[in-house]
Amino acid sequence: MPEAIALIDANNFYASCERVFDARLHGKPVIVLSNNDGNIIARSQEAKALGLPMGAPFFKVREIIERHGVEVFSSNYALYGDLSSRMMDILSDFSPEVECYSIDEAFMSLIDSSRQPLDKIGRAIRARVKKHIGIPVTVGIAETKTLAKVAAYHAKRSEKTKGVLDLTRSPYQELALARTPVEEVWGIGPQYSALLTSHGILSALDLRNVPDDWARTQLTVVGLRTVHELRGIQCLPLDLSPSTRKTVTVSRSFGSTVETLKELRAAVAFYVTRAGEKLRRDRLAAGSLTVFIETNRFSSERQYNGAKTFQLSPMTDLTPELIVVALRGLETIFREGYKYKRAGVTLDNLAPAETLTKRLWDNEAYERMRELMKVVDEINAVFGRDTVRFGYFERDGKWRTRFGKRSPRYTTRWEEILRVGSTLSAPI
DNA sequence: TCTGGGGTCCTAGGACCC
DNA sequence: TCTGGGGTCCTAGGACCC
Repeated sequence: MPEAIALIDANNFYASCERVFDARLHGKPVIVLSNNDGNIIARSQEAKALGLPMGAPFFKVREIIERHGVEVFSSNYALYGDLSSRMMDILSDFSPEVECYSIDEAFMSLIDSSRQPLDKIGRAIRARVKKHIGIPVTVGIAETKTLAKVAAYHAKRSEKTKGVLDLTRSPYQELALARTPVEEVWGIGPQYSALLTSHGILSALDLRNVPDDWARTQLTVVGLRTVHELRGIQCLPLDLSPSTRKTVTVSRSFGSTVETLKELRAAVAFYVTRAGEKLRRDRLAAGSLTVFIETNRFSSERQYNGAKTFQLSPMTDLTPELIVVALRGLETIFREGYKYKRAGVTLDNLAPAETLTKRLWDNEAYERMRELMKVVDEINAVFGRDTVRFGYFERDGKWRTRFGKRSPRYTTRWEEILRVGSTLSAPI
């Protein structure tokens, strides 16, 4: 067990990434949106100060955005992913044990020594990431991951810390816990926090002092682990070799609702294609496939959710086979007369692809198909996505995510966003 | 009036995370 | 008019077995 765990947390990561290449954005409110102009998924500090809530539907906050000249971007995951991996590279200079927890966060072990106090290491990390990547990070240091999260929470909010807070053996640890609202504790979501609040457990300190039995029955073993972690007992070790994924899901809300089976087929084939690519990239094959379609849950229209799961026997990683199954499922769940807003595909029961090299029937055809699939992937890698594609796949349709109408280069002004948006919906 | 017991596997649903 | 997407883990309950 490491002596201490540091959490390195990029501040407002997506918004900060946009700033890396556009110095003009510094000091300005910046937000990043999800697909279809849906929701706010990242905000700069200035945008938070304007009261723009995380996850807020864009259309509900347009007025504020316009009034304050907020800079609006659509997500550029390629950019964020690239900056993220560069950041992780730098972190590995400071510790042999780095867990890349998410695109903008990492846990790492730190060794305490008189020569290098922990907070000094934290400052060095912060300075180097800022200098080399241009992203500001917060560093929280403590005995466990959950406590490191608490440390980072305060490091982010207190000017005095200058972005680094070491709570190991700190006389302030208890004070920090007392000043952490229970809903801010890692692992405590909206449901648990409502439950805890109703029992008078309001802070991380209150939660730390809850009896084990009570935590176990009310919050399951997961919550009990959180309580122990708050006491400084490591229950969540660093995960240095991320295990292979267990599911692959590809789903999107449609740009506009669709009502026909034909359009849903095109959408589903598109999502299956993406799912197949993920599967083969990770050298996995799927043992089951679920296809689902949904109406718009925010609308007052009649609602319908349909889903169908098939076991895949034999397992497969071939897009054409997955498409056939998914479309068969789609036929069984499709109902006439609904306005569909979303569809998706989940691949489950994944196993390494090399375990399914031989098939009992038609093995030769299967082998040829795998070869073909490999070539298709290679061609698409070189010449661009969907250069080669399979039946039912159509590039366009009402269902396609309205995407890129705000490319980072062109949508830094509200007036521009409006114009581009109206151009898209105008009958040209 | 009585209605085994314990183990395992699977699935759906609920909680959480970013 | 416009409300994201992709994951993990745990539990309860049913099916099935001996």
